[in-house]
Amino acid sequence: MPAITLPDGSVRSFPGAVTGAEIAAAIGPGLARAALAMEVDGVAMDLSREITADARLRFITRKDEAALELIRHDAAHVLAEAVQELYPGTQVTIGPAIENGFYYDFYRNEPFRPDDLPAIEAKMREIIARDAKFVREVWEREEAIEFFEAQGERFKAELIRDLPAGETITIYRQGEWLDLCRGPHMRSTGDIGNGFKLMKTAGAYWRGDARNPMLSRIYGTAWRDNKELEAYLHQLEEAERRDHRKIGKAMDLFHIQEEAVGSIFWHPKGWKLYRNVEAYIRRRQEAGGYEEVRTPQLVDRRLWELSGHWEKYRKNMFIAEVAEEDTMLALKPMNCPFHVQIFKQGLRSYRELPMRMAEFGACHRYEPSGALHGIMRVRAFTQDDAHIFCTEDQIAAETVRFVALLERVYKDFGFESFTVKFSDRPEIRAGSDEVWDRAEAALKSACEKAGVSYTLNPGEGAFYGPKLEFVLRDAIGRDWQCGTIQVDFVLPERLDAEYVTPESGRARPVMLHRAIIGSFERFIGILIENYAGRFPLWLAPVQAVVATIVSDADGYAAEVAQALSAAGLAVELDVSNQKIQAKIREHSLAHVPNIRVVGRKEAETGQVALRRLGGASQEMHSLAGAVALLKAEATPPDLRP
RNA sequence: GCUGUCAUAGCUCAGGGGUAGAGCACUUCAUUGGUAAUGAAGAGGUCCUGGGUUCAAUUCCCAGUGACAGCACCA
Repeated sequence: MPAITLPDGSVRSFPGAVTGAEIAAAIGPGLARAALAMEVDGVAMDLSREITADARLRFITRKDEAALELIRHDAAHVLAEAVQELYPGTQVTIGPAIENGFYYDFYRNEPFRPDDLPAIEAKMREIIARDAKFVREVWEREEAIEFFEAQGERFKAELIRDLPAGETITIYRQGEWLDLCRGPHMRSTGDIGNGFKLMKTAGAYWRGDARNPMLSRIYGTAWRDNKELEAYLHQLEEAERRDHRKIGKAMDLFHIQEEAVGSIFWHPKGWKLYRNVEAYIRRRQEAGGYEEVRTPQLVDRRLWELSGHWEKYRKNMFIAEVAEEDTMLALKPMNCPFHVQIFKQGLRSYRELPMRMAEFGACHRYEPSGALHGIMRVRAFTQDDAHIFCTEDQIAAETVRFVALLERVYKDFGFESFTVKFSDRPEIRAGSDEVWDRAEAALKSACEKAGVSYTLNPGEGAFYGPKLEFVLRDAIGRDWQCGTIQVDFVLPERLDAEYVTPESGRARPVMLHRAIIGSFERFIGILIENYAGRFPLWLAPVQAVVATIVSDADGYAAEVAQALSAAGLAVELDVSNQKIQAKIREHSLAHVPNIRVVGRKEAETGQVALRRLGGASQEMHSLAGAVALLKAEATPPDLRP
């Protein structure tokens, strides 16, 4: 006698085992038509599943956000069926729902190419039109393995073999086709609807491991209806327009060329933007008790051997040799060992701790070619690096202090939201388990004190210690680690850093590796996308253009530009022989935040007209007023009164 | 690094076995026009690099390099 509690609190009792479909039908024909699946005590299930005991039940309809995952998962199954119908002999592997859509990985000799997608998509629509029911079956393990092996599906057979003993093995049929699957699914292929589209092909390693064979992956996007699909496709186009590589070119900020792969040529405007960011960070850090240092680029391998990098990181390091000498130098991939060298000069006292040592450190890392991405992932970059030498007792307070600084900075740059990941001990690591226990515990308690909530990123810590990662999202939806703080008990030991304790003994400092924006290159890339090139005034590389209407005003325009420039603003003067419409258009397209228009009238009255980017109207100011206004608006957030 | 796609003017791109085009940008001339494109003329290319096929290759084939997408990587 199962009693079913519905979301509105009402309870319905049934004489015996009852399926979701039957319950929906009992409630009403409308619901029976709309219900795609159900949640029983919070677990999503097929409508055809029987409920035998009391349960809380919620139906999932198309209106429900939860329908998206079902549609995407079902679409993946239909994709696999379509592919096997069109390309017999292709082996299936796995095909999950993902953010915005789904994919399926196939194994075949010839990988799929973009040209293959239209035919596959057409076949999918055919299968959906067939509206075949999804039928769930429970199979015996051996039976399932034998079946898939007989079909030549060795990947599926492997998957089943690796399922934990005792796990129920379920198969879902749709018409003639079937797949190993945990479910749940909707009622039939027709429930998928038309709001989907195959997007791209790609290679992907079997089980995500580069030592395994490469599979051919097909990505699709799927939504509840065509309108949602169109909206998503439109959003993708919009995101593409914000791409920092496009804007960087259009605004003449930087370029990269073949002879220096992974390194940036910063153009005047891009470098101005860079320096604006740098100056701001420098001021924030100085105010936050950091002292800035500068350390060498090229250092003898002996130091890297001591630090452990030579052993663990060598394949990512650029090496330099000189014919005259029998030495091998390496370009630094990071700054930490060098800061320890500074710490070690002289005898340090506990009184000096915490010592916060900052460097805008230029680092080189040989990143795999496929990893490079615009200015976001490069081989030569500059970190806003700092190392805090402190006692174990100071870890929590320093972490709290750092998180506060980071939040302040992100807010000033316009990022209201970011995610935090806690990465704990990796498989390959330095230091004993006891040391790791302490480091992880210290960082966790610091998170609590700082009120930081995080998701766990197991096994992703640095080899010397656990870390917090602060992640920002770019225009295309990719996540990038920017800020980080990492607890390190290992390097001070390896490089023999110590300080004098109050008892006149010697002790090892703990090192906190930390960065707020991570690297200037990556962070500026994200800034560009976040603002779509329309930077707030304090960051904008060109803050105003003075544009003339007639050449009679050239002299006065120069005076205006001079006055703005003297007030510290980045100003350009446009006295070119063009109509004012053309000038407005040109500078608007270049995202110049302010255009000061000067004609005969202004020259006579000593005024300036201001047209703001995106605005259609103008404001009139006196010259002194105009200077004061822009100067105030261009003040970086940390310098505002 | 792996799989796939791509590489033509400064930029965005079209084209095609007989050494090449558009728009924008650039230069010059005319124009002095009041808030998102004034007009005209001109200049600009080893069609990524190296090999092969061919009477002939920028075009077809192979390799390399680089870019892009995804995967792997990101201490």
